Amino acid sequence: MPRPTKQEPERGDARTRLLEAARDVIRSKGFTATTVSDLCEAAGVTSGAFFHNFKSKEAMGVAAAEYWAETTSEFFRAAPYHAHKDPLDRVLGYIDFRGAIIDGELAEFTCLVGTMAQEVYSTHPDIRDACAASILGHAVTLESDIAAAVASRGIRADWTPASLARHTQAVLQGAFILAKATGDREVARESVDHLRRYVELLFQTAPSKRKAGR
Amino acid sequence: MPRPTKQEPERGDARTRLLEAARDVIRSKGFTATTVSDLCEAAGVTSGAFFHNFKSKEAMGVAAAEYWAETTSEFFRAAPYHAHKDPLDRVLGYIDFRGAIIDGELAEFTCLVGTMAQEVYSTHPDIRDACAASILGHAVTLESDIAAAVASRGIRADWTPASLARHTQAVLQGAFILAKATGDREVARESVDHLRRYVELLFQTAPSKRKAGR
DNA sequence: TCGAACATACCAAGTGCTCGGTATGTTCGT
DNA sequence: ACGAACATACCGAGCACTTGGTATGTTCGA
Repeated sequence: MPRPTKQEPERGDARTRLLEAARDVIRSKGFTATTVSDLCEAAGVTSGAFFHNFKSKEAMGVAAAEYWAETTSEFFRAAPYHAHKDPLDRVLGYIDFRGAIIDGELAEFTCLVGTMAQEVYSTHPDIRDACAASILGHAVTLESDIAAAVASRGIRADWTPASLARHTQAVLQGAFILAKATGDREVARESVDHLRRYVELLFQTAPSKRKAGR
Repeated sequence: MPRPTKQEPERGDARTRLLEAARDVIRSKGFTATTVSDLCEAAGVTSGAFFHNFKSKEAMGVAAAEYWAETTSEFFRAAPYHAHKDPLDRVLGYIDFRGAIIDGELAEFTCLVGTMAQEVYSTHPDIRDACAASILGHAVTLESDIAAAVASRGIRADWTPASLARHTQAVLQGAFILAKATGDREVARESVDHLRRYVELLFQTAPSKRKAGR
């Protein structure tokens, strides 16, 4: 459904340029403060092109969340941490990877769908649902590695792999908020470090093997 | 609900009513989507009263963040978890308390300053700074109990009490985002449970030994 | 004690401008 | 020649904010 047009036409497609502009501008200014002409200007198109591709600003927000879900899932699928043999190493590798990509400007590493969901959860239910699908869909991709780690370590957990997967997303979203409030990336990295330590402690059955991270 | 703080005889009632309206409406619609007339209607005053008390909508946002910082700090100071003798029990009691007040409507338990900071961090630096002061000021109140718990348990931590205090706030902010995205309070409580387990694990490490590498 | 002068707190009715959205024109591949 | 993909021009609603006014103190000299 997010591919109304046939194959992949020429690049520089107005719709794609608008979605990329939305990804960048909304992460900086938020959805409501971002005007349609902001996006048209950033994409180099006119408002005619905008309303030709999206029936409303709200519909564009839904499409932007879906575009975000597609591009980020591809991004994480190609990430190197999947190569680890040990499932726990893959989980920790994911967390390390999330910490490593906290770099550059705030609007470059923060999460579009987390930002939008927070802002429009009560005013634009369609956008909220698309954001929830993106966040939870990403969390689900972590569950199998977590479950495999539980099995391989033989630990008895009073938590579910799904809830830990969602918790990782909560920590990241919260870390982004603190980074935005303070203007400091380091506080976000600190929280990711605490998250890594939490996962280490969860899977540390006997105090025997100690792994030096990062 | 938080106490209305002290009485300021010189200040009119309209200002406080507007700040309380801001607290409620902005947590639901966000700062940008909240119009001045939204707030005037909710407070039962006219726009003349609004701009008599605040020189601009942005200035009202700063005042709302400061009002939030005042009322919540009073709210938490009066909370029961401070009664515990053991500092670790106070820390865990704080986390349990945060989990317990996740109840009712989303806009009733989520954080005003976290919402605003996320939305306006780049467009309204004054609001962002007021939000950061509120969040970090609250985090600081946890540091002494955390530090006392580290001392009383005699653990050797490779993290600072300040960073753990900030991490608790990150987890809460992230939990609120997931709750807003999914419309389900339970996912927020799950993350608070994970946070509690993390703190438990941090302080239940083996009595002595455990020489930290690195 | 009184009242003129001033200050505060709020109201009601705008003002100019920006916003999301529309109506219509133009290009172009097929 | 016909529709898809845009561009151009424009609109009405709603926005933050202003203006002018009123009611209620408060001050202070005579």
